Amino acid sequence: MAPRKRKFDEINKSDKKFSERKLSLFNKVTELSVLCNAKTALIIMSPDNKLYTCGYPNCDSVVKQFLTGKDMVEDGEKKKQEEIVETLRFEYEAIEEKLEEEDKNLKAMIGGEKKENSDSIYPWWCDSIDDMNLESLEEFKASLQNLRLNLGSAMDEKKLTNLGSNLM
Amino acid sequence: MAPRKRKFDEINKSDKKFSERKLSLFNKVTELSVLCNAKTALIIMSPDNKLYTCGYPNCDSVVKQFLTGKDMVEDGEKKKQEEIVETLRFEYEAIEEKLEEEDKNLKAMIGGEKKENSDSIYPWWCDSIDDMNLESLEEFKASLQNLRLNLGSAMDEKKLTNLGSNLM
DNA sequence: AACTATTTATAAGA
DNA sequence: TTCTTATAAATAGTT
Repeated sequence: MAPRKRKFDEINKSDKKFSERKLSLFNKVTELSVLCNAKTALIIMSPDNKLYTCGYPNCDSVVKQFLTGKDMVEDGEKKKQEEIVETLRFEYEAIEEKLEEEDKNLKAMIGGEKKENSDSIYPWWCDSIDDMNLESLEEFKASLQNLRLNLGSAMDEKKLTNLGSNLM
Repeated sequence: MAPRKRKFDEINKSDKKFSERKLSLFNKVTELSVLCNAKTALIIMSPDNKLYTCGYPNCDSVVKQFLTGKDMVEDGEKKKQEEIVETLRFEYEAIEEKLEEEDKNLKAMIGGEKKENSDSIYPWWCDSIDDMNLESLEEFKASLQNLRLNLGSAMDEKKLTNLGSNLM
């Protein structure tokens, strides 16, 4: 986590590190929520008092439940949200599978080319296959990441005041 | 994050994954808090409704601040906590430095031995140096990890009800 | 913003 | 369960 040493004076010089950590933290929280079906709430206040939240089913309901010790999410709503997360899981899995397939294809292709060394026995149009695969690979990667980044906020009904927070 | 594919049916079979993710999430949150001086609160409810919390300066004060939009930590207390975190930063840095040094020493020593190949020109007691370094290395590593794991809870005044949660 | 090197996180299997 | 291993993500420093 700390590949190279850094002086502590430098830490707060840029909020780049903060934003990066916050982003990956949000991803981690969302992952835990979706993959383990856990309810989560993460509240982060930057040194300059900007507020960022994240949670499943939503930050506020979990906070409420934390405060009262009771489940504040009504049964109907809960059921609906479980369906949503189930759908999202399938999406997640589907994208992951496709990504893996594409990755495998790409690697096989690269491996195949290596064996042929310099002169390829394939016609010119084969050259574009790698690009195509790379493209779709990147596309899937982006989809996956986008899905992950938006899981928490997408499911959130956003009906609660976030006290002037701009998410990330 | 998902090095190998796993069936979603398997996900909830064991809570091992949940615990591991929760633990590293707590570490991440604590890291963000300490390194970026951000106030944080993380609430996790496992599928079987066990509650786990983590935060700086403490989970509850951040939750309160989130709910009210006001800083509930009194100035005096806030100042005290800033001093504490400052101290902890120095500790953190010191341990990190020592760890790095030890690591460098160890690597240098291992590298040196490699050059000598099989027969070492060093007397027998040099053999134990690696062990010693490994030992202190592990010690420092443990200290560092312990520090990180306990930062949040150590600073927490734990005066609030955690609703039956056992931290990790 | 992108790149690189290193460390950490984590899934699967022994 | 704990350890190992392989792969991917996180991240500090640099350009």
